[in-house]
Amino acid sequence: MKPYSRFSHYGELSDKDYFRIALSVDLVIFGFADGELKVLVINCNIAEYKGKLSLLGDLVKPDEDLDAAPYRILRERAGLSDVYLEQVHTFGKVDRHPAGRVITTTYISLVNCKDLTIQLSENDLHWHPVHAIKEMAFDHFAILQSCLQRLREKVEDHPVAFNLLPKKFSLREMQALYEAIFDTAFDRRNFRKKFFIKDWLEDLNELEVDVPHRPGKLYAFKKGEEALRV
Amino acid sequence: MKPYSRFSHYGELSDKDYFRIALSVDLVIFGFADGELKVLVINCNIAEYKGKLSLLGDLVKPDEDLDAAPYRILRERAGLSDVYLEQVHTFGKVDRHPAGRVITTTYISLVNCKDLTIQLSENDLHWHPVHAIKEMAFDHFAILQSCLQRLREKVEDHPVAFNLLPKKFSLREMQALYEAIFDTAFDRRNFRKKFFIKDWLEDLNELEVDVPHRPGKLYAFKKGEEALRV
DNA sequence: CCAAAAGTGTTTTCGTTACACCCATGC
DNA sequence: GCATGGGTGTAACGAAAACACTTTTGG
Repeated sequence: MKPYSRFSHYGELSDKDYFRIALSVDLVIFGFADGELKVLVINCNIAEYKGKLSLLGDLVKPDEDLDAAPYRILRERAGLSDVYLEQVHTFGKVDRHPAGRVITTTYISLVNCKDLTIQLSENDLHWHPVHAIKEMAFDHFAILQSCLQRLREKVEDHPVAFNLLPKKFSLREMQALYEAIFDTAFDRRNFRKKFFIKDWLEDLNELEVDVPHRPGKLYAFKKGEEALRV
Repeated sequence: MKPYSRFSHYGELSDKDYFRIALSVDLVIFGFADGELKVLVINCNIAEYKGKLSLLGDLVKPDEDLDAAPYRILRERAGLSDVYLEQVHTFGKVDRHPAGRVITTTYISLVNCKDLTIQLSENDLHWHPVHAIKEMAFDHFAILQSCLQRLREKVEDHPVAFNLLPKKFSLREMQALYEAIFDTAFDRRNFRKKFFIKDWLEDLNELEVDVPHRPGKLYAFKKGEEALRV
């Protein structure tokens, strides 16, 4: 290592002492289906947490940028690319991981459930309703709660919830999504008004098809409103 | 290491490959003096960034919790304890640090300048006006900007700016602080009204002394409004 | 008495909420 | 024609912004 004096303990302790940490990322991947906010989870197969839900995560590779890891995991484990990602928090207690000193950086991802190209199974990777989860393996329940909180703050002011919907969607779907995120019902007229004022939507001049009622107009997210990437 | 199957690359790569990262923290320590928002910085002594400003930071010790490191640095390097800290973002590009794979977690700290018990000097540790800084060493300018942004969002809704003031303060000082943070002037009557509605203040029934004008009332932060710690 | 800042209310504007009726489509 | 959701406007309310004069103290 090059000599480097910004840090106070150089000289006292060697490389061996400091360069011994592993870095992981844990992903809170939100989706929207059946009128519910979902999170992509796996059933934990560690003895200590047998049967509990766990987030998708992996170690960051030695030659991989931190922000690249969540994209790789989404690609490898869920077959997803071009997704919304946002870093939320880094957890670094010495004893937080059974395998050694592993610090983990958590990310929120917002995806359209239908884009998943990996086969789901009840025991491995699957979507679980967020509001039904009361406990998880490791510290993942706390991570989920803080990410849900962050999601709520984010979608109030930033046009990111679109990532949870198909490219074309009706205002009813949009409202159902917001109601799922906030676990509350909203007034339809006020919701539409507030949403149009934000000017995030492009009117496609198309109508829903195959709905058993009067079809609603379809909209798309106005591109360029917000960067998609971390 | 215990066998651990949540991560995908176990078996392919050994401990040596993964447990080789160092973790540092960088602190954006805000203060308020002379009507200006300041940040505690050091002059960089690395050849590449000679003369540029750098944030206070250090490696996290092998047996130290991530959240404990910023407290230690504040204690050791600035003689400060019992301070407000908030984690902001983790930077982890492979090549972000000249000394090897070092990822860094950034924290905001809010302190009362007068509480510093360490001797300051122009070339080493010193307060620098935030709004006068146009560049810094490493990626520290970007870090400062994102922390300033976070500070602005935070003080709108949360009673944390008090940490930048003495225990007793006048509303004029409070307003001057907010004006320094947002780099904008506010209407005095509206500022007071909004502030009283928030109900963060305790009226001490005391007046300023030694001011060359009509003394204002002194207030203190109502304890219990918000947790102080990370 | 002058300078400097403290203290104080009202009006206007704007965004938010609450609320009800007719319309288009599928069955 | 009935069920389902689509689409629309207005009144009341509350928060935020604009705005000026009198008071208190020190010098």
